[in-house]
Amino acid sequence: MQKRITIKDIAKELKIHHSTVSRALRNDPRVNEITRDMVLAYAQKHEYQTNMNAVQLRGSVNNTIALIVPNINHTFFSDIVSQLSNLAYQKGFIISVFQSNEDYTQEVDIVNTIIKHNYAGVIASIAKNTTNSTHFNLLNTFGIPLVFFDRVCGDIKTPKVLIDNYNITLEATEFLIQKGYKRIAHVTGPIHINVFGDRQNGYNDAIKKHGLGYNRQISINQDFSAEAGRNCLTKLMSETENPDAIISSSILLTMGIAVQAREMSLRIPQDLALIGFGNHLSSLIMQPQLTSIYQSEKEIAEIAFDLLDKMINKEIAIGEECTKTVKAQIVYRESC
Amino acid sequence: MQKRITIKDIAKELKIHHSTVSRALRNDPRVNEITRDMVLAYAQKHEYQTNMNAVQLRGSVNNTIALIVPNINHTFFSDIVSQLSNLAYQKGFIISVFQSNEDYTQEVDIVNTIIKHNYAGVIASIAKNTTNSTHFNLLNTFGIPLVFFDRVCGDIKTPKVLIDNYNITLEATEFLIQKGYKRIAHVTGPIHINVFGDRQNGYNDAIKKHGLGYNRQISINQDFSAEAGRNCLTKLMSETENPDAIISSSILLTMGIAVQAREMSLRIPQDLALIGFGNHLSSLIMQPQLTSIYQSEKEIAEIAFDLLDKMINKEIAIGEECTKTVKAQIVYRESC
DNA sequence: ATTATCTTTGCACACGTTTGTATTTTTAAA
DNA sequence: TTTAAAAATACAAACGTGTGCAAAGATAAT
Repeated sequence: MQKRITIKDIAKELKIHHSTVSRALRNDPRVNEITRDMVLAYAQKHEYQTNMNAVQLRGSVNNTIALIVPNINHTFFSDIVSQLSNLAYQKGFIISVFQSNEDYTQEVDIVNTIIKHNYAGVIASIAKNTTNSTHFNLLNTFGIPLVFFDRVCGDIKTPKVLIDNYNITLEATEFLIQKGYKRIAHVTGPIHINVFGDRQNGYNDAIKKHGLGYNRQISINQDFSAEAGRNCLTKLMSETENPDAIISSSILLTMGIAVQAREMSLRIPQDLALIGFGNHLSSLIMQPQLTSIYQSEKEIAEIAFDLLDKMINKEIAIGEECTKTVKAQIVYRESC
Repeated sequence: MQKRITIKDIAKELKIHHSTVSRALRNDPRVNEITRDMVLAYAQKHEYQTNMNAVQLRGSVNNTIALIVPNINHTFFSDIVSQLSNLAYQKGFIISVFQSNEDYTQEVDIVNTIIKHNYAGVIASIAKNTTNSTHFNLLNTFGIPLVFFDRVCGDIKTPKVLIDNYNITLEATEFLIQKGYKRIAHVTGPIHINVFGDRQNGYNDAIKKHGLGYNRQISINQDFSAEAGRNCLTKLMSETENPDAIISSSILLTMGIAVQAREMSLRIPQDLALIGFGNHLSSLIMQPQLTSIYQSEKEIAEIAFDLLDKMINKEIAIGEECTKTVKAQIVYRESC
């Protein structure tokens, strides 16, 4: 284990001033070519690594973008992380991902860490139990660019990338109605979150519009999981009125429902139709293949990164509102 | 947008010395209670946030652990990331995840970023095209704790968490042989990576041991994907001798093979038996359900974190070799 | 040879913290 | 009161880097 060498070590060894070394390393034209090459050679040989803490303390900026997601272990988010990571790298940024674990407290800690370390910018999707947004407001206060996607804080002025959940859920519900289903249930997340609230409104409006008697929603507050999906179907089937179709908000829930349906000998789509959110290979693996609502992770990532990049370059001001909506679409398969 | 207040700002405003403010904020017993409360109140009111760059420059350590994975968008890795994130948080650390995108160049950049920012430690699994390990050696050189898991660099002395790929693949192959399959193919990754190399050896030894004539391996060098899986099966079936069973290294490959098998009207397990690596819900969704090799992500994460924690606490020295092997197990289902 | 211009290097300070040591203030003992 | 001890605060230096400014050295013009 060796001590890291600093700019001053190089200077001392080469008998020049450390400011000259600093300039040489940054290819400043003011330093003589011979001196520069000498410095560069020495630096490389001794594995000099800039101390970013010193650089940033001095005032320059970081090239790391922080990404906050509720759960990395979720196709939708990990797809977006993956896309963003590539986009950022092409532009010279490095993405650092933080997982809030759907937990408000961890989210606050993460945001504080980001502020303390002075990251270049933040792209975030909030945790399920986040209702307070003072921590995110702090980013605005301190001038750190922030872009929300998918799950957003409604009361913060900052660019947001949303998915058109209202219309697509309305459309999906109407599709089921048109197919003749009468008792459509909606399995979703906490409605104080925009994503789930919007879907609920779309669902409700479709049900009302067509005057259906059955209106049944289940909000899952815990983590989305196959287990939760199974319990959900068990519950719905134990009630006096049972659904003949389900719209489900997460791939894990949907798979749980499908597995449980098989165990209860419910045939899909004859006894139970199924529409799921999310774009996962499982939709193709399932038998019958799952009709699902597709939201382009690539498009979301591109727009979000573009907005953040513009904020970093001061083309968009901190605190400026700028909401982009991404269209979703229904991929029709066999489950209804 | 407001300027961040510093310890000196607080000192000036409260007409005391900034060193006193520093001690007050850190609850140093040497500072008067009244003064301390005054400082704390002022700091809270004005949203003081420690400048970590200054703190670290001064010499103290970071509480952020870096995690490097080839691809976040992969159940195995995202499961481990998720587990690690929880474990670390409980111990007061924050996990920051970096994705190498299976790319050596990005991996090098990430490691350099980590060194430059002086992270507390690193847990890593290497990219497919990483053969050189000087960048990881640099971590050792500079005394940054490093733990490898799953895909490791063989020539670095540092703690590693491995999965018993050799034995489990041998066992899986023998299971198929015992079931009467004669032409077993092995679809895997680049064999210079320990994970895939070990599996190949296990497979080969089983085939040899039982004197089977058919020995067919395919190494996929590109990203594992369903598409790659489909192409793989197409290729195998176009050869003069075709497999009657396949062991496949990644859930995406396996699903691709299954989808393609269906399209080619190959019945599973009658025409083609299938064993896949990985612990994914899709295994249950598939019909027939997939027999798969299960490696406990929870266990891997726990051991890896424990090792890193011990390194950070100097209980394990930098550069000490310490390899833990995690047993895998076969979960028998319907696909063979 | 003198002055002017350009090139190259050195000097000193700042960024925000922490910490050993010195200094002041307060309290207790004589 | 004076002195000793204890408590609280102030001072100063350091971490590694970048940059405006001054100084020195080299080259060109007169």
